[in-house]
Amino acid sequence: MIRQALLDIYQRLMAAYGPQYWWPAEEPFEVMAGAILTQSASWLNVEKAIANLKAAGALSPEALRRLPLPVLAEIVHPCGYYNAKAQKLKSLAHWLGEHYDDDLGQLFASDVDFLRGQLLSLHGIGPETADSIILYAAHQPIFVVDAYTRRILRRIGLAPEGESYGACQALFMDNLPSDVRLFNEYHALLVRLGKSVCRRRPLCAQCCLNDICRCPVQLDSSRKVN
DNA sequence: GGCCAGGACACCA
DNA sequence: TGGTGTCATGGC
Repeated sequence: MIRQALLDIYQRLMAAYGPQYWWPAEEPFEVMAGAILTQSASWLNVEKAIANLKAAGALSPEALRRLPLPVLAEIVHPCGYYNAKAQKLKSLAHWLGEHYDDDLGQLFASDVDFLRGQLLSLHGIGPETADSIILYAAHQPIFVVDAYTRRILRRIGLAPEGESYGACQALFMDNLPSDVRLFNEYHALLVRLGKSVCRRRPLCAQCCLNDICRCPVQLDSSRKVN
């Protein structure tokens, strides 16, 4: 029932938008840094910050450790919350060096639950950031839930009670095959659709999910900041 | 000039 | 345990 609905939605999104080929990064550590930098920021601004990191030769744990915090903050300035994000990148870089000798292969070879626990123990890495790293950098099967996912689930009447991160994640993981490629494209497609879904209106007439949109609510409560 | 964007955390009741 | 404030830039 739910499984069929989720697969139907996936097929509609894929037919409408095609494969998204996420994550837009050249190597795993870039995914990790990008996952932190994109927290509550537009990807356009994140791209600028990542370009700055590349230009400064700072897109590696070792380089980040050497960089003075104020300099790093200036480099990631375009994507907002620059002081907080600079500190988060520093914490990640130091942790990778101390515990894994900067060997991402060793980190990513861990069992999913252990890996998730490790990532969540770090300052600045919450559920969505950890799961983005696990799926898009470690290539292990876990479903990423973000504000877009919750908003779309609400529109089509599939949002679990309370819309907690875990409940939304379980909705997908309990009803879909545990497949990295499927989880990868599904989340990317939800983001692709979400970018065109207004917070204040139901799905528009052109939306590929319009015929199953059940949401009478005009206002979105998923966003808490500002 | 206000709204919004691929969150996380500290603090408080 | 849940609600609220803070962190902040840049495009539209």
